Amino acid sequence: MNLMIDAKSPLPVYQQVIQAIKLEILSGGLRDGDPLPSIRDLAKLLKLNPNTVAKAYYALEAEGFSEGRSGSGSRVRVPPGRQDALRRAMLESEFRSFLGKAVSLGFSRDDVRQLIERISQ
Amino acid sequence: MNLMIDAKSPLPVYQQVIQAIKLEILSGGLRDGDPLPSIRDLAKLLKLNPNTVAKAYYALEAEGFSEGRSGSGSRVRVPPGRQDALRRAMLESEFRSFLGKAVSLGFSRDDVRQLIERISQ
DNA sequence: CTAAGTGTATTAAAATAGTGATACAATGAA
DNA sequence: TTCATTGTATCACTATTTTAATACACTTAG
Repeated sequence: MNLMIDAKSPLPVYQQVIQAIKLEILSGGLRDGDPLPSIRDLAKLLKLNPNTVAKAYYALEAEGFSEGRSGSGSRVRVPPGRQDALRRAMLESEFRSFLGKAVSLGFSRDDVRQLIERISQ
Repeated sequence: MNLMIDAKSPLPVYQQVIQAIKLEILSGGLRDGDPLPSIRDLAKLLKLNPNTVAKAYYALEAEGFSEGRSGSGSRVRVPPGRQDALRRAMLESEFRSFLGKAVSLGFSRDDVRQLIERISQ
């Protein structure tokens, strides 16, 4: 797993950890049943306090992305079908968010289409 | 001006005020020379402490979006040409951000193009 | 000029979020 | 069992954010 933590980001560190792991799950890098690094190991790797990592793991578990057991460790818990559905849903959600901002800025659908043409080549 | 403040948002209130006004400027709703509401009026309208609004105004001025004078009030200060440039730059920045997320999720350019086709009609 | 309204500045207090230190309980390998 | 490792829980500390109460100097309408 390749996590990047930006201490200067306005986004809290523990949320960056959540996002990074969630992204790893959604993109297929982590699959159902795969073990997550132990809280202390990951904390040492990222030079964070174990509590910060624990907070992220707790949130992931609350969202149904993982399962932790004392003594045993934490494992990814995502029904195989759900991963792809979530992945597509997130892409669509992100695009709609972008579209909303574009509209707020006063751009038309055609303006957006034109930008996309120009950029994504 | 139509400002929406979400007290439950993780984004600090004063930053929401900054964003909202900045967006109003970039979208053309507020133009060079237009007066901003007085700090006390806007605070009363949004049910915030005047200091919170003042903090936002201070930041806007520091970024060069406005100019405040004691006794006279605050006015939008954006060179006419710059507004459109900023507006386009922000749209492009937002799109690149979206594109980056899509790639992180493992989607190809074609996947993205397909989604855009489907949604933006 | 007077007075109301303006932005600015200072200081303090409270609440919340984030991080850190430590102890506890469960698991599993030796 | 023994012991190292695991997730969990609790408490405290720090920084940030927000609110609050004033005070000050400037502008402008009357």
